[in-house]
Amino acid sequence: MEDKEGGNPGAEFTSESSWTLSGGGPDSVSNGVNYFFDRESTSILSEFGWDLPPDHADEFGRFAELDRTEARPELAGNFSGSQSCAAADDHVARCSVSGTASNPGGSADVSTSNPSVSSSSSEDPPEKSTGSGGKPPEIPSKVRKKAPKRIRQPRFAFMTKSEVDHLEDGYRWRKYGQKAVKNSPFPRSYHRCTNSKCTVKKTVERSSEDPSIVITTYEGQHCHQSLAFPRGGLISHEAAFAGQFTPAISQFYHPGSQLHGEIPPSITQSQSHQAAIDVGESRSEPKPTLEPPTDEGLLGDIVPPGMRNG
DNA sequence: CGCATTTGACCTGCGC
DNA sequence: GCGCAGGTCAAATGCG
Repeated sequence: MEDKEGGNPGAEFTSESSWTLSGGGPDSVSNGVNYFFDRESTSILSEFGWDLPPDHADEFGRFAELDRTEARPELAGNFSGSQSCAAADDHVARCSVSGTASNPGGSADVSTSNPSVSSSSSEDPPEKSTGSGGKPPEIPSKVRKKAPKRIRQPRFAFMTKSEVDHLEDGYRWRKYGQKAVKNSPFPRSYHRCTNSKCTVKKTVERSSEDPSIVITTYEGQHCHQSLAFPRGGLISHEAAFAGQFTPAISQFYHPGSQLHGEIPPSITQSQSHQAAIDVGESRSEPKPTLEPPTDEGLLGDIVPPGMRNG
């Protein structure tokens, strides 16, 4: 109802399995994710032409990126040993989360370095279906329908400094569960996009290390448009990352090496703010090479033209 | 009345 | 094989 169908059919993920990250610290998000966020809050969004509500601007003033170390060894080394939400330097704090790689063997990822390979994962049978998806239930009382095998889609996490748990991202979500998280006083809530055709899910939880940080993890890609666009001031850039621009993120950071090195100066130093995290890599990454960001910079990669100011 | 949230039960994968 | 933790389902409940 609220959504318009046919958002961006062009890019879609199918079955990406896993997040493989080694070196993460223990924290809320599982599956291996590394978060990096700039502690200086500026308006990267406005820089990109996003009109963010004043009150949200601060909330989203952190930028983070997460990647799979597996795909980027150089980063892995850089991340290893990091604890969740620990300040790494003047500007950047980092959080790493250890995770369970769905592919113990190792390489489910592919990403930056080998785009072509990544696609393979889509065809592979979903390795691990967390949740419900396996054998037929013989539940006496509650009748549970068993979904086929759940396909793990790419996930992206955002770390946002905010007092409110549920940040407006332009989409409508229905909460379908909540669970206490081990080693964390804060519960994790599970949400699903209200659009019946959309399979995007997201989990929201607070960092046990820093309660002021909300970790939002998106899984999947919206098959429709958000309720509002950034320039309208209603949506947060989160929406943009929420499954729509994922592949671009890693690409953007791609050059490999240290995170800092990858972030354009304009962003790295004082403008990066939000926390975007690419977790699952997207096999859909079309470009084998990373061209230096154009003047559009990050926005050009992650924000579709239609979502920009212009 | 319809939809969203709450909440306990259930399922699955993983580690020991 | 067992227990734990994460993730999901669905009935119950609340709210507009």
